[in-house]
Amino acid sequence: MSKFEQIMLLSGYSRATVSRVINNSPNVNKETREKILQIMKQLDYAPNRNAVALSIGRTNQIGIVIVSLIEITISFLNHFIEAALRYGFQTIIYTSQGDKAKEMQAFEDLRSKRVDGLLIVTCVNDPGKLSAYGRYGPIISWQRMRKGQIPSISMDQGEGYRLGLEHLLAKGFTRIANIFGRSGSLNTRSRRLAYESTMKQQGLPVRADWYRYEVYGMLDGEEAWRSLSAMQEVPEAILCSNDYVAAGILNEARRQNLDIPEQLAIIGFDDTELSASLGITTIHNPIKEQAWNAFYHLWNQIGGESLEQSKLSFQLVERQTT
Amino acid sequence: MSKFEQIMLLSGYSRATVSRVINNSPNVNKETREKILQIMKQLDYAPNRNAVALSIGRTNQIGIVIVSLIEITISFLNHFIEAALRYGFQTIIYTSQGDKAKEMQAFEDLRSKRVDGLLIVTCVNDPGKLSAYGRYGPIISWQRMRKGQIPSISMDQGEGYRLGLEHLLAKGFTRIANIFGRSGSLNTRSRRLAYESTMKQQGLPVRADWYRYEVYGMLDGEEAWRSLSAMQEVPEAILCSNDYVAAGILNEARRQNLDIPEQLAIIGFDDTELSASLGITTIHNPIKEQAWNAFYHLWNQIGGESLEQSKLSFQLVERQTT
DNA sequence: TTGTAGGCGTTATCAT
DNA sequence: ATGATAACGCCTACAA
Repeated sequence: MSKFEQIMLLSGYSRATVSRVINNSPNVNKETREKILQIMKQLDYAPNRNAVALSIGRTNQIGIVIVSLIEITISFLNHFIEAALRYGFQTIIYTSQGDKAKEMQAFEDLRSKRVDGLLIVTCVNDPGKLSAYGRYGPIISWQRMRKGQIPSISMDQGEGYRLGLEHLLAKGFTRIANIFGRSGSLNTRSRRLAYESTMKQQGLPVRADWYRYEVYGMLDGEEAWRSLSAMQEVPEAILCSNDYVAAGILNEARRQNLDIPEQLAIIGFDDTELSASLGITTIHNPIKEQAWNAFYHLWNQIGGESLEQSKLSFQLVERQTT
Repeated sequence: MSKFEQIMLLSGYSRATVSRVINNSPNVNKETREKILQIMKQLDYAPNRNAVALSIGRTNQIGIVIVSLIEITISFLNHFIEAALRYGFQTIIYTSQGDKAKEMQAFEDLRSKRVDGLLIVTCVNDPGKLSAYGRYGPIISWQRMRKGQIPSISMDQGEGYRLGLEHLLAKGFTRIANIFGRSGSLNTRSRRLAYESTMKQQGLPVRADWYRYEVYGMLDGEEAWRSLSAMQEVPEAILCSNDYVAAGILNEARRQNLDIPEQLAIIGFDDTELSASLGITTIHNPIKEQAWNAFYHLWNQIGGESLEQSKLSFQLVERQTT
């Protein structure tokens, strides 16, 4: 016999009344409630979540789809998990390690009602295939998606990038190198586009020979600057794909005894703690707000409520490297 | 009507037979199975995990208790999640942000059968209080625990530390600084003990004035070396709490144009990718194996099977900083 | 304020 | 190989 039934028996009340007490329903006599609560405590009772989930048709669990936990996603994840928790949702991490089949497990779990919704941080399956799962529950993506598939809360990083570029130009730097991340990504494309269109518009030369791709971390950044500084013509300013890369470049430039920013101006991206402690000028990326917006998007569809998402924008944070 | 019942109706078979097909029971006529499978596909059927969980009394979900996702725990987490997945378990992340009440949610969820077991990575509640939850399901800790409470798969880092120290002594370095992490932790204590006992044993002076505490990341490491190198007497070798710290010290020392390792020998801890790419001598910490052992521990109690855990040990990895 | 009865979607134990 | 029936633990109209 389940503890629930023991409570019924011991208290002499019905299934419904016991349930009311468990769920803090106001329609219960004060003494009745106390008596039942007393017995619950005595029996060390805790509701079985599986039974609840089955009954109400919801698990209050959200899945996070991600290739693997890596540094640049941590901050976003922490914020998302906290947002979910605030509304009573737990988060299940689905790491695919790049395996398409493993990744599908998350979507199948949406179908099987293990999770009420899904957040895609990074995914390897074809978005076209995945979007079909939208019928089983809400899905939101942080990763930018080609339009018309899965909704995304990502922002066009080209806009942020342009802020950095204009800042450099205003300071009189015109010989500018660009350090990109993943070469085929939408973000890299819009960043490159922002650079090229702005330069052309100003009648300045576009230096494609100073492009570097697949640069992600601090060590990659150091390597990138070694390569650039060894060229015949050396850039006088650099726009980076993120703060880690900027930190690496700063390290390497300091090792070469360059004056920063006189001989080399550096701009990072994201405005992480790292850039703050190193004094790197960067573009503030509202990651926390994106995480909350992502949760709101899911919540609005799960709970039917309508929490308003905040309008987001990039912002230049000027420090000592420009 | 549930899809399950629709399948019963459309196929003309009973509840039991449909269930057998779903679970690949061998006791089903081949044609029967095909007919039912056909209908299942047609209805786009997927079993409801909540119903399954309620019925079998298990969720195949494991909770991870952690203060917050941070860099030094990522690798461990990725390995643990993968191990769990290999045995059909999903992982729920409980971040407490240092809040005791939030952390309790994980333990309450063990009680409520939302999770079948719990992994503690870092926790803020009193272990004595938490260990009472052991009756609701298996709990294992990565963080070292005072004995007699919650079982832990952690290793005594003092042993690894001693390896580094002996390596330095063998190379002729005797003026050695120690950079520690959390000042009250068990690991810090055993590291300090390893240093002090070995030095005394060799008749060498213990330099407590070269101790530094609460040093966790690369920037902390840079700061630590600035502080040490500004002293009247400067150490000629350093043992670090982790590879990030070692990398920071290396950076700062290079900035001061020191010859490494002639003027300053550096040893990291953990043997992360960072130490590999920077060529830092370090102590290999078998994190992956610890993660798998942690899962095995839980699995053995959940599944009743008995997977053997591997015996683990630290190992010195000599590179260019010693 | 309390109770009755049915439902949530499976698994599992017997029979047949 | 298949079926009938109960069990899993809770929620929720609806009725009283």
